[in-house]
Amino acid sequence: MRFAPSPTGALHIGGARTALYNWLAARHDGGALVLRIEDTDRERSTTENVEQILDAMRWLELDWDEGPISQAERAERHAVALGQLLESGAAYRDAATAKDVEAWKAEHGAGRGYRGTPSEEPGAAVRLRVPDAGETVVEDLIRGPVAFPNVSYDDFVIARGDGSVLYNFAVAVDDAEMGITEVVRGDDHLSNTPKQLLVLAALGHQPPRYAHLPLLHGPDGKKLSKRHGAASVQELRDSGYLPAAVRNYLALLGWGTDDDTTLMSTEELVRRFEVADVGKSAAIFDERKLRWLNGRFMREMPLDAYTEAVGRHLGREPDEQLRVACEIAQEKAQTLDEVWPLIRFLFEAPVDDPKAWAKVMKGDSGALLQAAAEALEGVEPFAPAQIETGLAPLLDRFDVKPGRLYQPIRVAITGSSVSPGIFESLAALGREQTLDRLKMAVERLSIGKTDG
RNA sequence: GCCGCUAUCGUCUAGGGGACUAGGACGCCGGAUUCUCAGUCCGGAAACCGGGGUUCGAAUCCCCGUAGCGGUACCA
Repeated sequence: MRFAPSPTGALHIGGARTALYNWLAARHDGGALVLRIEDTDRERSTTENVEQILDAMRWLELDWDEGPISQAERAERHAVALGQLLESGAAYRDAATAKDVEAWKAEHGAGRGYRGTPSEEPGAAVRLRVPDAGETVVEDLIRGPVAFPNVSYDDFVIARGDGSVLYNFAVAVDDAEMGITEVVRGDDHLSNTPKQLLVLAALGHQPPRYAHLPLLHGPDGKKLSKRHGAASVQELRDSGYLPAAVRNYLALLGWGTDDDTTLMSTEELVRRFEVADVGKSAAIFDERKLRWLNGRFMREMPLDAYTEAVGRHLGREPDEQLRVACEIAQEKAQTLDEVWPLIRFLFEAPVDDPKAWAKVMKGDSGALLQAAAEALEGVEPFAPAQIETGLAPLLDRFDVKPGRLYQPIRVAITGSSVSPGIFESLAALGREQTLDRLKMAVERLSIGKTDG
């Protein structure tokens, strides 16, 4: 099998899914996966673009058995195959330009493919002879047989005037010579396939089996692009998604199990994946479901792995302090991005959120916080259960609902009205910091009172 | 224009002639969990593109239409 992206920039989600399906199929069947870079278009094929693809593959943890192979570096092999076709008469040189072809079509009707005339002119492009009669049938693993009338295809160009070959020719030659037996690629290649089949036949090669995956669209039903949010693998990474969750989600986009299983480890994906089971219709990328899936994976991670992932995402050492922070945040975050706002109070001073302050700091809040600080002073050990036991009596003493006590404490120590569980948060912060922040809040409240 | 693909809840899908008063998941709405948010649990609303056939019977098969998408480059 092969994954053969063209290096046009960051690897898109559609490309990532194609890579994943190839990888799953190869691992499922014990096949080998070749990574081939389709870089015959020199202008777009920069080393940075190639590196982006490799980077995305590595992050997704999709490995390959051969390559990366540069298609451009196989130019000699392409030249040999081209010579063979010229020799046999299956291909010929034609001086016609794009304009000439257009004119020819205007004359012969839109339903007829262009047929050229051999020319000795230097710089003439090489075209493949396409028969007028009959049809070329693609035996697609997903769609079944798809027939294309030969007459609707031009004698298409397989090599430029300078001898460099074009995509549909290079792909056919490479797939055959690399021993690719199963080509899994996007649906946008379906109508290219007859051309490749024609090249293969002219060369006397046995064609591989093809499977064309339905395309991926954005939430608006249009083809996926940058304006659809996280549309590339690197954007997914930056948004704080886990590779395993992305693999699971992407696998489900266009493929499903017959028993409604949604959450699957990569091992299970490999075990159950069949290319033939892939659906036929285009799917829309829905980030909300990815978020949910990601949250499931995040919560199921062992704490050490979780701490390491968070550390890598934040660019922090996965030390004991971060580990403690992760422990209280793990059940609440759906993405790696959501962790920091929950734990930042453990690393920095409380954030300044006037809205939160105004909302919970009223009436007897000052007295409540003062009493809380006093109660906390004697709590031993300074752990969640003991903290709760120490604070609970205040509820009766002041005759208030839990929210009236805990929300001011939360805002006092984190600055925000949203945080992990209050007892866990205080324990993680430590007695000293907790008391400091409580006292600062009491002070701030009393100053406010004098002013008002 | 021409060639081709596709069409089940808002989204991802199950379904391959009777098991369908169409199942699951995300999202949404309501309730519970008497510290926020999140999570979790429970409940709910929500779909077979339209029209013809075939058949005793069609979401499932065929045809037409419509819509969306892809291809139609000396791009990949």
